[in-house]
Amino acid sequence: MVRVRIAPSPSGNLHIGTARTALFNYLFAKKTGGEFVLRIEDTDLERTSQEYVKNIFDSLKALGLNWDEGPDIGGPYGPYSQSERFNLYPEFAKKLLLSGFAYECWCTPEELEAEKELATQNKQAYVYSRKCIGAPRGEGAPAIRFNVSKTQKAFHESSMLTFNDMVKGELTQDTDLIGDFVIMKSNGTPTYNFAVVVDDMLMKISHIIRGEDHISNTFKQILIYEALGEALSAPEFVELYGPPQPLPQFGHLGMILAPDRSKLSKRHGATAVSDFVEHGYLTEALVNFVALLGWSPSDGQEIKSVDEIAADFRISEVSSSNSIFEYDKLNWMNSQYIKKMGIETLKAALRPYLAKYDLNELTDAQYTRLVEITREPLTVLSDITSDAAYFFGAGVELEPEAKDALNGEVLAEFAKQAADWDFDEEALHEKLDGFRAYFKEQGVKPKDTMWALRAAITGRTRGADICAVMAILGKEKVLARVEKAKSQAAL
RNA sequence: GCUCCCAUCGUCUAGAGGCCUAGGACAACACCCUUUCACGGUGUAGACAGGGAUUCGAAUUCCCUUGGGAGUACCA
Repeated sequence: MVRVRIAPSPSGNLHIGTARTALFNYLFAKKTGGEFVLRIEDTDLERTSQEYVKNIFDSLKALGLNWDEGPDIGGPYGPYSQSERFNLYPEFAKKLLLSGFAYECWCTPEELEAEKELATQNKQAYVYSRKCIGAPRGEGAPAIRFNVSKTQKAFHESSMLTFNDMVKGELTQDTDLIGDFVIMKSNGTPTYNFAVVVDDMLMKISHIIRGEDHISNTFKQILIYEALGEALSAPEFVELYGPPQPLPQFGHLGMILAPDRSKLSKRHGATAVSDFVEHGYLTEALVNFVALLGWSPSDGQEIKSVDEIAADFRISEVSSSNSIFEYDKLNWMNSQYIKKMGIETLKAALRPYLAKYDLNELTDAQYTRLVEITREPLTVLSDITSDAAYFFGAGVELEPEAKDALNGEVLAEFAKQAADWDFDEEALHEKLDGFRAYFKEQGVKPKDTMWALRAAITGRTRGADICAVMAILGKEKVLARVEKAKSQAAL
């Protein structure tokens, strides 16, 4: 049974990079008919907040990445928050202590610092001196360190540790360079590498797909798996947790980088899924875009739903290099999704971005028409805020280019004629056809005629179909605006 | 510093020795459509980081250089 997991740490809102990792795990699970587990890694109580936990839940759900087991819905291998699993880790650490794959360490931060200092002076890689192996008890509570070389020797012929990565192929590391790392802090809490292995083991995770920033952790974790395997074979553990699982398969994804090739961070703008959503990006577009970072469809059709992507997904085909997060394609994709949206859905989605205006000025039919005629150029939903500004309020402020486009004669004639017109969109179309033709004979280009009207009515030189705009605004407002613009044109 | 990973148009990528005078998408530019913007349509420009080696033949294999990224905590 394929079981994958995403294990975010709630020290911030769900990062777009984490979302991509979640997506690839989800795709892999869907493709293979496996299960997708959500685990919250809130071991670091200092930085953890419930608000972030909620943000992670909400963002994942919004993206359509629903989990089969997790802190909120439970499951057979819970609890799914590490903070509720604190009692688990010491017993496994004890097993390691007993089997000699781990040992207690009383070194002080100062001693450790001195060792590191020395290593950098000698231009050597820092490796813990292991001086606590077999040492007498020291002061205070000890940390527990993992005995890397002992484990390596017990399970491998040389110091070289190799595994076959699902995306990168064979990866090798000399374990002599790893150094005995801490698995239990002196305060009794587990370190990341230890907690992850214990959790993944007990949760029967079969495939671990994550960012390549974890490659060095993977070597450590494989060693822990091996050392723990024996302990897990003990009858009392089998009874509690079932038979030990084989070592999971690992797959490491390239990272998502900012356009300057550095880590994607706040100073580059939006980083959290919720930031993108606030700016008016559709989660469908977001998920589609992020899937294309490292993966490409076999049929060349890039706009695809998560389900379609899952059907076509193969982890071994995922690119192993980093990719840069550029907005151009995301923007295009978002606009494509906006175009495909149902009108009612779009009307609802746009409402928050129209909050500064009084939507009661419009009937529902008028609002529908407004959305129909303004949706075309939207790249993000928030564009509507400025694009639809001239539909609300009594008058408009003329932009400089709009002032240039005004034409006193055209406006005067319009005011005269339109007073008798029926402000129905169809009717306006016809009337304006004639109006343009009339001025064309006077030597005014149809384009300029329309421009003058648009400028007077909307204050802008660009925008939605002007007949539809007039119909929505109604005769009274249109004539008032034209009247006001007429005086400005005369100046 | 040390260790590991990566390297095709500006960006995302196709490409698993001859199908490649390197294909697609976004962006750019031009033209068409048009009452503006936009949409849409049609085109143009644009890349195998460099050097060796293997081979009849290399974007594809190997090595070196260069460049970029990551890790190097009693953070996760």
